[in-house]
Amino acid sequence: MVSGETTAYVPQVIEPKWQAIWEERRQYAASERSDKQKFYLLEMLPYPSGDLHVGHARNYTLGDVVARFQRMRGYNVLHPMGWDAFGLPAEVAAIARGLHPREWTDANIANMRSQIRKLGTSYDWSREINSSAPEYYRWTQWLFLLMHRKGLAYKAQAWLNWCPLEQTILANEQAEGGVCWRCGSVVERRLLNQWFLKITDYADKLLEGLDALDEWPERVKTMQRNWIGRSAGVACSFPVEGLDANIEVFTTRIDTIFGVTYLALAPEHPLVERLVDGSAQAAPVRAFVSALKDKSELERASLRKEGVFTGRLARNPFGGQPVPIWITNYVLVEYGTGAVMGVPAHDERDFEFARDAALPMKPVIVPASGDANTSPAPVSRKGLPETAFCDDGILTNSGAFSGMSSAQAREAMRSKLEQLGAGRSSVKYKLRDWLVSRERYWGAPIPMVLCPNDGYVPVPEEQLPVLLPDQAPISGTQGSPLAHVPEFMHTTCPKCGGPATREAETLDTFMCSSWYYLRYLSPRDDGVPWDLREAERWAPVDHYIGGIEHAVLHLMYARFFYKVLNEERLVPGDEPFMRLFNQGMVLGENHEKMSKSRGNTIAIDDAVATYGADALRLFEMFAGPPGSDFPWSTTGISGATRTLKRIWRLVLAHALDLAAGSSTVRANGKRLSAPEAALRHSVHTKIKKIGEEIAGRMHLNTCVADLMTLLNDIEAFVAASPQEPPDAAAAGASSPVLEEALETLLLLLAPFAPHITEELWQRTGHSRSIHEERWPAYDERWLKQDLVSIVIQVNGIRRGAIEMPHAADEESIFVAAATVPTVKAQLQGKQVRKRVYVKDRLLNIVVS
RNA sequence: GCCGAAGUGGCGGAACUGGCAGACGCACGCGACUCAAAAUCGCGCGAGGUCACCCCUCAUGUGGGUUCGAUUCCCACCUUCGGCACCA
Repeated sequence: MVSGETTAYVPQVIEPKWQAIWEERRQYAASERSDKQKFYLLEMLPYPSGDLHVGHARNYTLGDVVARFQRMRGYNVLHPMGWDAFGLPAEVAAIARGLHPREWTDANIANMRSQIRKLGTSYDWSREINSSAPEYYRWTQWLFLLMHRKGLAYKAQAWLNWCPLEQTILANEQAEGGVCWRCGSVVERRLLNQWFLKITDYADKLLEGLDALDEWPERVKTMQRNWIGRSAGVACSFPVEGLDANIEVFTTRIDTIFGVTYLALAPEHPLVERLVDGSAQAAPVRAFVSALKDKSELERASLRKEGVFTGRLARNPFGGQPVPIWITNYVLVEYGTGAVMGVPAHDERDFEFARDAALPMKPVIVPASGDANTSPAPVSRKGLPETAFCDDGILTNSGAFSGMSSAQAREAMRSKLEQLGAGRSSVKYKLRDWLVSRERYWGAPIPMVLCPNDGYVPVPEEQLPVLLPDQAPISGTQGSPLAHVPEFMHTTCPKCGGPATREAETLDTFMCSSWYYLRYLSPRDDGVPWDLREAERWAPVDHYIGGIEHAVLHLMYARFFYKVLNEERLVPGDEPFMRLFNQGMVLGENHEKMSKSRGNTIAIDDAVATYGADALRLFEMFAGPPGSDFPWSTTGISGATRTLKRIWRLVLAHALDLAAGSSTVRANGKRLSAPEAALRHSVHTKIKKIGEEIAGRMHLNTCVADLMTLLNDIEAFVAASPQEPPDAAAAGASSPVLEEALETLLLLLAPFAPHITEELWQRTGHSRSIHEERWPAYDERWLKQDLVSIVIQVNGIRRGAIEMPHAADEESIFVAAATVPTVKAQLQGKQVRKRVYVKDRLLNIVVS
């Protein structure tokens, strides 16, 4: 259909039409055989919660622009989509509405898939995955068994985070700051026997790996570093008097050990009972411990620091002074050894506690003389320090170590402790092992069997998947629903063949999402989780787009998985995501967060129906840089629509010329007119800028601005051209430069507005899809202009500008500048002291 | 409290390495077209002075500094938003 007729731009007609055609052609499938370079582009796997709003549309459009751009640049692009389909909200919905979790989940997926398609996204839908399908979770279970085989999965009793609202246990990462990551409830502490993955074995690798991720945002790396929380120090033993026991403490400040005036133990420290059993202190200590038992981490943190004396003394390994042992509310059992040496003179927390408990303080560090940054702690009238001095300094009152610097003393004391057999170097992490079992229904069953004879036995691989039974009583309050399904629970031991029971818990859904990017590589393979050759071809992900909320959740778990898989030689390299991009949010029109509860969400369907996908996409890319938030704006999107309508009319007005194919002869030697040269300059600078921006910094808002500028330039060129003769419909009547500009405009716009550009490309006589065309190349010659505008400053203030030939010499610019009246006026009666010239840009004349 | 990011017209934002501050768009005003409206097109649009014109002064959170020249670099402060918060 080649026609000069100006039909109306109706996105509601052309968008569904092209979406159907692309789908029919399977146009966006990644090719399995290709000598093109690969590009693996991925957006974080969405949870199928129901409706998508324009904030999600922004995220998917961002990825789609990059995918389409990279295809045009000649890459073999893998751009898949799938569903993180297991998870608690499905169970909540099941309880609330009487729907089966699968029903609820599948309905949401169908709805969201249709919404995402309506945006015109170029996913390879043939690779779609669903983590709740047995064909998928079979491999999640397989990976659990792999971890188990490597000794990385174990069951143990530990203090865990319990969300009282959701009635579930949470991994530490999922209870950051003492609150549930999903619902925000303050978590409680429970002592439970559960499955863990030994992510702590990989703490150093996870930490070191961050250094190589130079295309990750610094803040994400900082958050992971803080979460891992590596701390190098010394573990040091204090023998308990009158008891055959030692109390081991961990400290990074062994140099302050002569300042120890007490030992502080966590209430849950295993030695507490032995210390007080049979003594008069037993009653008060037990009362103190039981009062704290149910207090959450968050509650404890807000308490005034308190403690109770055990009546026991320990001996300082240096010098042998007796040290009272206290039970306190500020020492965490989970970290280090659950016991600390109290040095009130040099630690804020110990100071706070000791001041209130009236325990002595013994300063043993003084600021190094000449260190201007530190000063000794002020001393009160009673001679007690008023604050703790926590910096490094010079040791005093420290026996043979007095006079050493803190750093020297740490080294000397460590080696002395080693000689005495009372201590050694030690590294501790804030990171704890990943709790992966959940007493919930809607997840992958843990593939383990408990046999009375053989203990826990892994389900043999060939028996996978351990199918989730269709029906189980989901109450949310009675422990694992699977435990109430006898036909699921009763099984035989894979080892001895005797009767045994299955593990009733399911796996944390973060396990499903820790490896999904590999399943996309061979999504229908039922012999392996992924084909090794496919992994060699595609992994790692080149460009990963997702929200900052997963900085230490999904992103750290996935890195952990990948490192384990790398050891097994199942993946190339040891980091899964080379470049990470965190997109910003779309806020409500009044700058508030867009959320269902506020009722200010704008659904993708509605926005597409009203404005069209292309206008929605263009506006969302234009409204601000993709890493920042911006407010939704109904008038703003009308600007995008206007732009698209202008392009529609402009291109159709020249459709016949374009269809005549004069573009093939456009690179003729004919000398261009000044307006033609200016237009071509504009075209080629836009090609360069937009391409570099998408591949680099990704400030796509400036790309859209550049496209609008190009449109303005073309329109101005057309308006300034002599009226075409009445028979202008004759093909080839317009300037080749204009035709090049129009085609380039469409090509550059194609990743942003795929439907309108496809329609116009076809209407201007092209048979191939615009999305299969090559990204235009720019010509260096046209980036330069013959005449350049040079700003003239006097003493750094702009006083005019002159047009000069490109690369003119400074002297002639100065001479020309001096004749500009406003410059001349400023130079009047002054002495020129200096000239600063920036080539082709600016001349600053400095006068006295 | 600690760490990080950011403060630019009425609004969203641009200026990527120190070189014309406010690109591009929205809103608004005036005009054209129209019986009229919508749509569309043209012009204007930081503040103040002068206002016929050119032009001048001020202006990128505040105050200093470096520089011929600072939205950009340095110091201090204010505000906002994130993250962490007894991790010994």
